[in-house]
Amino acid sequence: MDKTFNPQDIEQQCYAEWEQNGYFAPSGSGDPYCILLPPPNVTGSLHMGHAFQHTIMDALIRHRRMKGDNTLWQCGTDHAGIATQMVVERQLNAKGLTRHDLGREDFVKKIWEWKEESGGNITQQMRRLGTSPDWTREAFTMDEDLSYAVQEVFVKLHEEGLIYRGKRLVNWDPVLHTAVSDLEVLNEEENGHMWHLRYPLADGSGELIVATTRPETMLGDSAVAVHPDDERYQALIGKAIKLPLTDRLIPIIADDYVDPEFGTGCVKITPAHDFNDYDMGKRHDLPMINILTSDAKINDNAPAAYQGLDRFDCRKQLVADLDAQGILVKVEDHKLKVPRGDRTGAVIEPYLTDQWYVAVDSLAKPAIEAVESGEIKFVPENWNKTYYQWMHNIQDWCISRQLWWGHRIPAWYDEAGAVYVGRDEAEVREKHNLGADVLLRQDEDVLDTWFSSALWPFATMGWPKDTPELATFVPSSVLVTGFDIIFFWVARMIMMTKKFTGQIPFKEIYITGLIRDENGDKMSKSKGNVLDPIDLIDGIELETLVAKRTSGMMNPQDAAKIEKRTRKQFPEGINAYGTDALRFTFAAMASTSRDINFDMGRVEGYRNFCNKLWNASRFVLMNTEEFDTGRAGGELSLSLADEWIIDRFQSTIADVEAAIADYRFDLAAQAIYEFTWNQFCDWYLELSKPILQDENTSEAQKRGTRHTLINTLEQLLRLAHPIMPYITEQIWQRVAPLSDVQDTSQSIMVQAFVEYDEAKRNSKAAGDIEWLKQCIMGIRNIRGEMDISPNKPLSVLLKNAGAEDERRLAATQNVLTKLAKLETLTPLATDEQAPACATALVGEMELMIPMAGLIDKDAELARINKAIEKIEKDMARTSGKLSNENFVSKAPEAVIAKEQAKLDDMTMQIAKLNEQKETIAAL
RNA sequence: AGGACUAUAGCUCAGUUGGUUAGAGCGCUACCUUGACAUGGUAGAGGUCGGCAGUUCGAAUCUGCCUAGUCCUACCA
Repeated sequence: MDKTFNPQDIEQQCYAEWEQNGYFAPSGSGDPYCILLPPPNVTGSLHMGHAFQHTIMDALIRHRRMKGDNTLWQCGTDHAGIATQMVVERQLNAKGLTRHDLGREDFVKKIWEWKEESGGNITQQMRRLGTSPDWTREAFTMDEDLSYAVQEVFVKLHEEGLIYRGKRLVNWDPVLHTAVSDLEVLNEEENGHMWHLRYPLADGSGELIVATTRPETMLGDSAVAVHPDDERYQALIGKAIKLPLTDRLIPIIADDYVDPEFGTGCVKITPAHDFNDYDMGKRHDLPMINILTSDAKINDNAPAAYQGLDRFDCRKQLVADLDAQGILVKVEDHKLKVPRGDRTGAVIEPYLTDQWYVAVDSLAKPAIEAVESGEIKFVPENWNKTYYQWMHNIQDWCISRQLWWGHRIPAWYDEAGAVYVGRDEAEVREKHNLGADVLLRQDEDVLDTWFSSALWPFATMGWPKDTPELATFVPSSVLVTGFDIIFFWVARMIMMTKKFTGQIPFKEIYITGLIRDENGDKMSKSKGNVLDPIDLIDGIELETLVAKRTSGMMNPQDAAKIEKRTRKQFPEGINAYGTDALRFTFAAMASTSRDINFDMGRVEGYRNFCNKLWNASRFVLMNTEEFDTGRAGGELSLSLADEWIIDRFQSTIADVEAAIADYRFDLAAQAIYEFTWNQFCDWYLELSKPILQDENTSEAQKRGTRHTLINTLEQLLRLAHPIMPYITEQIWQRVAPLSDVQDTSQSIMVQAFVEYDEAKRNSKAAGDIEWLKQCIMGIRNIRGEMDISPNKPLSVLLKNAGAEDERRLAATQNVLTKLAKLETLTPLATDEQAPACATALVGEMELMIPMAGLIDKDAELARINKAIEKIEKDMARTSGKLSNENFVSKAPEAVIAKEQAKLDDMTMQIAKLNEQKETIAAL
């Protein structure tokens, strides 16, 4: 074995073997355990959030697989309508073409080509992470099966009247020329203006002042509204306004919606371009005057002067004209929320169009109940509040998109515009008795991507066919995802799965935190703080990293800033840490918090941990490979240390299992780390050396220790495997044949997980070794503080050893002498006067190191004083408690006894320390 | 406006139903190339648990208020 662990050497080959051997597929026996991968965008690439969540899912899957469950990790990708279409469109644009130059059919063909080419990118990256989904079942939302399910759902919902078509105001992205859902619109506060306009009464008897943040919409005004109880305007209700710049007369209406306290208490109403105004327009039966084209230019309904102008150019022109005519009263700076498309960043327009909707009320009800009843559980639990809040205010879902990439809506129109919904044209004709002479054309639009991903839990299992997978893996066990898609995806899956299978889609929803950069900022291309998980695995040169971060910027002027930042943060580039270190880092960060600041220092620390495990294994193998480990039988005589490490390991198993059951991978990782480094390496390996290296120990003792070494390591590897698959596999292949594992022909990943065994606990050994550790640490402390070389053998005297101390001493004298580097260890007779010594306390026993020639009087006095001070501080608190009448009378007996014991112990320690102090001071 | 969350060592974070001497990793200081490991070892320094008040015999932990920050939802023209 190499002296250091080199992850690059093994990972990819190891993965290929797993995949070839078919280990990822469900075993077909055991309890079903299923995780649905949130399908990433097919043309996307792996980011830190994916890597984090995929690590957790893989750890869960590997854990359950080893426990013997029938595990399925259902993977696949999403066609991501808007995002994917944009990518390919941008490529065309670069060649000076638009999608319209190609036409729909060729454009869609182009996207499929692009998907074939780059669609495997993210799944290849997932393989680098060591994830173990069943690739043979990999699904794509536009696959034939899934498309069939989409169609089926659409038709059935339509038959039930739950899908309908209607002309409504939608969020319109004028760049993409499509409607988008509420969730795809981001509302950010921006600096804008408030324009105050003078609207004259038609009869010339006066005027009203209205205010607006979007003055160009006045061209579509169809009323001015005031509050019905507003005394200022009572007389004006019902009168008409002469709308400036147009020749229209619009009424003054009364409506509760108007807040009389705000502004002038008069509101201009533009039903075709504002959601609130739209509702009011419906209530008052106002005309809906659309003044925009689909790319947000002014249309023919506006005065000729403005027709064809872009909305923002129009705004400038119109404000200037109003100003010139004295209609503009004033302009104020005003902060307002501007709706922007989450993909394009374009300002979204409320726009009147025909769209398809899902009526969600009846679907939402059972979906809410599924969480309320506890059938579905959020982890951490309080995310259910977020879920309820949205579900109780849910709006009908606009599912049509004016795109070319996606599932075409299965609806046909005849020449009269009548609409027919069916699985295909033939079915439509048959169902509605439409002869061949009736011309039908299919709806041009496609469905929202989330419509198909909402079917993921059952469509990937073969629905609408009745398959064994449906019966076995619905509901799935747990969904691991981020809070940002609770509405987009999680809620919709619950609604659809309930509706079409009658089942819940998953029993638990584990909501992970969001990975941020080291300063707590969201990682984004424009900030230039994005980390690529693959770069952490393979490492990356500084220049390559700079180039990667600064290429393809939306704002090229950010590049210099990003370059500077990158060079400062990674002057040497990024080291290759390997997959296991990265995965362990993710596991260690998976606590309950919402935001996770990614700290490179931790990756390095866990890389070191991998190396530690590697080297410990090297030591174990060096001492077992050429020797008898008891695999074939033979007498095993276990040392105290052997019994102790077995006990500690059992305790670690229990901790890890409890942590995984709670999705606390941070605690699981910590338990593994602590055991491996602080118990196994720091103590057990050291304790085993005297036994293995001493000629006087018997063969049975050596065999016992070798057996414990190799088997503890073997089990530790299985315990750690779900988090660190590669290094554990690599080491296990060499370790297992020396251990008690019988069938070592296969991978560690299909071995049984380690099981906690109460019978292996041993509190006596645990107590004895803790005592031994205290003795050693006491002596090391004196060495450290007194600057005595670790190499200098010491003669130590023992005072006040009780019967238990003597028993322990007899059992451990050999290792104690070796590990504390002692020359002699001599008990002091009760009446014997000790020389001046530096002393370490272990319980009531004193370990004394004679000072002559070694220890400076003042230094030892200072050390003692420090110890006394520390104890006295705590003692004051404890004795204060015990002298408090209230405490003694009200606290539980056990607590009082504990405090009393603490006080007794501290009193004893202080007495001994004072005694020492006096002896030394008297020198 | 409503809702949720966060505040613990220089940094990144643990701390289970109130009872510990408040922990870990990184970083820091001193010493150590000892035979698994310098991606290491040994010892050590470092915190009035954001602030104030309350409940309690006892609060990092429970309650209220305040401060700072983050996020979500809905928004007034």
